[in-house]
Amino acid sequence: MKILVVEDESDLRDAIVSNLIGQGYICEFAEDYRQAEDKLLLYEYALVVLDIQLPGGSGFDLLRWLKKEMNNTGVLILSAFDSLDHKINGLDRGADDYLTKPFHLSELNSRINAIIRRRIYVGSSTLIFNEIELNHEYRSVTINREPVPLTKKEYDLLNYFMINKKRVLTKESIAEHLCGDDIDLANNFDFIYTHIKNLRQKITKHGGEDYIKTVYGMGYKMTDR
Amino acid sequence: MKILVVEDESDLRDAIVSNLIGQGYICEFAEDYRQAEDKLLLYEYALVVLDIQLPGGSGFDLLRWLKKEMNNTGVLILSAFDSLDHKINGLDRGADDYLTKPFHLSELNSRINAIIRRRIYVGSSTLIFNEIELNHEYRSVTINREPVPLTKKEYDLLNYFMINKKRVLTKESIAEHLCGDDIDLANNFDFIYTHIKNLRQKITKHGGEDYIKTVYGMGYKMTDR
DNA sequence: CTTCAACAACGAGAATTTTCATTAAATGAA
DNA sequence: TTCATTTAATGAAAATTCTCGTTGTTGAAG
Repeated sequence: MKILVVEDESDLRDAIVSNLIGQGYICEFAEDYRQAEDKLLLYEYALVVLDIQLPGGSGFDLLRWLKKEMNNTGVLILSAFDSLDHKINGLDRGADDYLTKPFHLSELNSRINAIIRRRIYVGSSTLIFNEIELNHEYRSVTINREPVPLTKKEYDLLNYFMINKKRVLTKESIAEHLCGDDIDLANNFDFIYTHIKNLRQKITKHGGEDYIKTVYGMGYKMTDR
Repeated sequence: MKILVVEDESDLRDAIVSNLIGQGYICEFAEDYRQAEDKLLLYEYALVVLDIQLPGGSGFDLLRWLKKEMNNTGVLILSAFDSLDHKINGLDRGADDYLTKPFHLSELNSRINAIIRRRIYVGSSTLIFNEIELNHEYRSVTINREPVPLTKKEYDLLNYFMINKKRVLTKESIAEHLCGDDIDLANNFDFIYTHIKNLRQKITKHGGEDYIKTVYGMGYKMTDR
């Protein structure tokens, strides 16, 4: 799951990109219309953060093209104008959200997370990763069709990995996801180590492969190879 | 702590109001812009549930006025339009949440609870009930100035009682408050008995009076007499 | 005043979550 | 490479939360 940031002002762009990477997203950027188009043709992105005023063309045009070519990509529009007209224009053309500059990065984050969460939960309630299946409706997990008893925290952890497969998840973001509002940011997140260990043990014990790879210094990701 | 429901469709309004009263809230309503304004000038409400399309004026206007005049009141917007623009418009102007009709009452409940919980934690961070003091900033509780070690669930439970002193709280609403979204509605709520017992024991053991009165067949309330 | 049924209190223990101390592994610098 | 440092894994135990069976209470009906 990748995010493309299309923004010509380098300071803002760098801030957004490094912030998103810090959040555990895989993040690329484009500086103008042409670059953005090229990248969008080459890779699949879950979300495009799109500035409206771009060298080489209007962000609205890119949005229209994007929505025609690939409608599985979310779009968050950035604009220097707090014009209702612009806003409606953008949202009518299929953007998922609209943010006026200047904004706080935290605001951007929460909107990005909201878009991605919305896109993820659409579709079926069953997540499948090779022999592992997770069914939200029954809150059940099976490996090779055999049920695996998981505690709530383990279930949530596995779910988080399966939603974000191939993406690196930091201890911090995992803790935030597992504990919701109850998280104590002053504390350390070492208890995640234990949950990871327990989940891995239960998966392998029930005949599953350990797809949870450690990314040293970063976090973990669930992946095949 | 009172909630004002501003909604002109009488069926929906009645449903919301009786539902909220059932939840233990003190609840009033207004049918149009003018009535809403009058009530808001007269009484203090913790939360306004606000329909956007109102006879006599737009809910957005009321929201803007409300946020200018009294910014200690939470606002949850109801709208028949699932328009992102509306949503952003509302949230930008200071609403705390936004719900599109039609919705389940349970959805409304959990959002209302969330807003109220959030608002409670803002503001003055110390709650006092005779010899018992609860300080959010340090997540600490003292009885006669002596610290009392409480677990998170006990702390949240005591907090819930102190926020709602003299009001009867049902097992169900307590469970919902303690467990947030994690609540399993199919289950029974007997574990509340244990938390009540443990909290009472800790309070009396540390020299506090047991203000948590059992209301047979109803629930519990925290009160002096 | 009894009896009954629903509700609440309680203790004990099971399950889960979290902490902690120790060991192992990975990385970058010397 | 080796060393030092940071990061991760692990087992064990502490703390917390939840379940369950038993006992006690309450209020309504007879």
